[in-house]
Amino acid sequence: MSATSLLPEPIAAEQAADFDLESTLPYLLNRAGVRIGAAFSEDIRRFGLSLHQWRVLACLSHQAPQSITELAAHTSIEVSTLSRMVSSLFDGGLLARGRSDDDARSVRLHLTDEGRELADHIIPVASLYERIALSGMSEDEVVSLKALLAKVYNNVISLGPRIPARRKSTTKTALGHAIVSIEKNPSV
Amino acid sequence: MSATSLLPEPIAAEQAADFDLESTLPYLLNRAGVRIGAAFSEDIRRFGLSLHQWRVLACLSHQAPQSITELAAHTSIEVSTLSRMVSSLFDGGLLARGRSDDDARSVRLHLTDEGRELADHIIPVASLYERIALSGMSEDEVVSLKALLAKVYNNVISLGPRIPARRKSTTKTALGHAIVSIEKNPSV
DNA sequence: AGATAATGTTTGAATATGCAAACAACTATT
DNA sequence: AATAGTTGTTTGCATATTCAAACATTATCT
Repeated sequence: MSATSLLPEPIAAEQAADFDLESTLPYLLNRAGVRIGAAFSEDIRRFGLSLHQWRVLACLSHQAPQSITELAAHTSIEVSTLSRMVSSLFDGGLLARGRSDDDARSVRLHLTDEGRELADHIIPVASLYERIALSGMSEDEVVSLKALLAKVYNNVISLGPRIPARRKSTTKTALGHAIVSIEKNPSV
Repeated sequence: MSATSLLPEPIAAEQAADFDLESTLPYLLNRAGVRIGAAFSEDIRRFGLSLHQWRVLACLSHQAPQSITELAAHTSIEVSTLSRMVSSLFDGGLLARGRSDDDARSVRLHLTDEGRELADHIIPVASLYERIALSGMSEDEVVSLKALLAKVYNNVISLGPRIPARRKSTTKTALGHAIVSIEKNPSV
């Protein structure tokens, strides 16, 4: 395969002219996501929770115990951010932490009764916003949308080092990986 | 319509148990969005641009001039954030600003030659990531995905005060609006 | 026109975030 | 079992983001 067809460095000005940010997938994703997030976030402010904090609680509500690293993988929140957030939720009495038996580094997190109760109050609010976001769609469309979003995620998950490894290894640019993963992806 | 079916305050614990954050739309959106964003963002760091900065350039590249408020609407970035960002892009020589003739408050922003050239370099990179994200999908699926995302956006756009109005008017909680907009939404 | 409200932008200050470095505990290799 | 490398978490610090308040300009209302 010739590199020129994939490496985008030089560019035809014509292509640039009709590039429309707003019809771009990352942008559509971001726009919808930000908007829902902002509305929901504002709504649950009355519970004293930020969107990120809510995601942590919801995540632990569904599966516990989890370590910070696991939470990072499931919520797409940075580990260092999580570390601090967990501390504040702990201080607020919403979650408890203990060390694992088999791995003394790992923190085992789970909701307290208070935390679970709060989560149970917010869950229906989250469901409401979900219904709003999906209103006017058929069941099929909803299923299809979610499936396609999952597919998008799988297509890009191998790219940039999110929850990054220590800088050491070979490939630094994502492009190499990227191109490979185009061929690689069967359907998932 | 009875309010009880919509207002979620009290909750059945059973419902809470099977609530799965990760199959939730806001979460799926966020996860996919964050991931693409992180990968792309890391890639274009070599151009010295953040994701937000890129969006501003891309947006102006597609339509100019625009005011800060317009940019906010198009990019989903906060006005105050934009104000500072525009200043730094201006300092970097990537965009120019002038005041409008008919409204001396409004700032008219457009790319400089340098800014446009930079945008033209990055556009193909953006296209590449788009292709990666959409790989393995049929044309129909892509079209459908984008249409559904647009629909989601339209469903929630009327909710929370993003680019908020001055606190003054009636409805403060989004819920009131929300419920209305469920009925209201015909299809788009 | 004069007063009051609304709109577009900027800025101060508290907070959140991301990156890199530091630790701490575990694994693998020899 | 000593060494080197990994992995899980925390923390320092620079930067980014947010909310509210301040300004400046334009609209509206009487």
